[in-house]
Amino acid sequence: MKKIKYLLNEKAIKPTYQRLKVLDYMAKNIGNHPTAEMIYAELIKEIPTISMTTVYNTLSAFLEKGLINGVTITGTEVRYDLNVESHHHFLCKKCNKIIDVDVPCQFAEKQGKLIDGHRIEEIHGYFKGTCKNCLRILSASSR
Amino acid sequence: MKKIKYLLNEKAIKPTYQRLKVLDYMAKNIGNHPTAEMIYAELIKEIPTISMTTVYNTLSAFLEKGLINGVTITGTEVRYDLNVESHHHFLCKKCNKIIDVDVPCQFAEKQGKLIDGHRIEEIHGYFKGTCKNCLRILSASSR
DNA sequence: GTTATTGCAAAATATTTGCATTATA
DNA sequence: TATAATGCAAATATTTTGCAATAAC
Repeated sequence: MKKIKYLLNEKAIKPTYQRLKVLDYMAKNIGNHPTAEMIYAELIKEIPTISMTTVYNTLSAFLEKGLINGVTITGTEVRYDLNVESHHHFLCKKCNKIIDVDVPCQFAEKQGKLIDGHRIEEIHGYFKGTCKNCLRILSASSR
Repeated sequence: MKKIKYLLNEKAIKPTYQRLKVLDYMAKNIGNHPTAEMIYAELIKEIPTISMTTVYNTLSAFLEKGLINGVTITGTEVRYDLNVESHHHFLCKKCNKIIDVDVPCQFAEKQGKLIDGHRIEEIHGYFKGTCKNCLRILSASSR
């Protein structure tokens, strides 16, 4: 929890109880890419008064300061990611999990530069398909 | 309009009046990446009885048959694209336009293969930033 | 004590569903 | 005529907003 507080101070975000808890959840579930709803559902167990508004306010503040990233793959919801280093994602169409994939980013050097005259500020790449685990379940049930 | 009908027949999609009009709109606005709402707003001028339901039904049918692609970048809406050849996109954070960018697709050869054990079915890449046109406006207003 | 944050209620936005009506082959 | 598509109304899902109560420094 010390480190959590430090992360907030570092980004000049006032460390309220709710913010600490949201960030703590993100840190403990790194690689999970939760939705606002998923964060809320978990935190309400510990903080019965927390609201969706606060979760959204908090995530917006974190996004603004670059503490987290918003991952938009599904088209109907934003998933959040504490890992802000540029990396690619995989969305499983079966189980809806988002998984980090370890492939090199081709366009990393374009950051801040122009492509076709447009100034590049963010570079995103993602795959969709069937994840390792769902493939295993599929092959087991077909046997 | 002949070509539009042919495209639907080819994909075994019954060519109703509404579907023809939606596809015609997509063809005439290629590169525009409209939302369902944008398509509806345009078509209602010509077809006063058309409904959002039909627009969504139609787009779903097109998506299913691989006639169009859904582009998910903004996180709160799906944009539609008649160009189904694998290509990358640029979203302007100022004007919200989506623009095709002409860069090579890095992972094209991974289509249908495995990465980290996950089966790759779709490969997506996109950039966010400020588009050529908005950059021009910005530099003009700062003078 | 002042200012920013929280959280409720309601609104806004995007999409989906149930179902009766209508159009298509 | 049988089947599939349309379109209205209502529901659902996600996110945002206004504002009074509360907490942080």
